[in-house]
Amino acid sequence: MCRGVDLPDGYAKRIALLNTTSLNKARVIAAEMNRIKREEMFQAFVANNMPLAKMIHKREIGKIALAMLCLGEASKYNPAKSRSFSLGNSDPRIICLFLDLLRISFTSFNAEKIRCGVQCRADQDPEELKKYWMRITGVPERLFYKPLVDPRTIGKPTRKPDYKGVLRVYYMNTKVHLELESLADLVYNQARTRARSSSG
DNA sequence: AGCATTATTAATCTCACCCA
DNA sequence: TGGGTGAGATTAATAATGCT
Repeated sequence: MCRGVDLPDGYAKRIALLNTTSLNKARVIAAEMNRIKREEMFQAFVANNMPLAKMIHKREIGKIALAMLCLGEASKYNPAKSRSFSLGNSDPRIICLFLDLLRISFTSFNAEKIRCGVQCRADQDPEELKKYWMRITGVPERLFYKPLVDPRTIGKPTRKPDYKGVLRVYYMNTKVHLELESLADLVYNQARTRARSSSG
């Protein structure tokens, strides 16, 4: 109807302004809605999975979790090579999980069988790092090996300012090591056969 | 075997460079 | 101007060794 009709001076500008301002308002509202949706999603995660998470206190559940953690992160049993059961990581949560799950899963757990070793770079203070990891793990100083400095890092600055090195935690109990590897294998086989028979 | 220490390597990151 | 890339550096991990 209005095609071809010239708008008076300034109208086009005013309409454009109106469009952008209302669009900006809409965007603010949309962003807020997205934020709320996202928050609700995370609240639902917590509500739905909290009972599951609490099962970690069950010895059996803890043992599966530990077996899976070790399958991915821990040393493998190989008497011809390394004879120790250990797990190393720079993430304190992984270290704490390892120790906590050992405590949960084995009534025979003996804290005196723990050993710790800090691995770090040449320009770091090993004693400082040892204190950090002692605080994280609660393992006393007498159970720490002497820190291991990577010789390749001499003369090269550390880039990550909050890098606390790697803590390697040993648990001096071969039987526990073997049991966890056996369980990991059993879990693996169960998962495989289930997955095959239900999808195959 | 058990424990302590040291060596090596796998995995990941960084950064310069290229190109669309 | 930002993604892809690959060599070399760095970080994170496991293997190996030595001693009792």
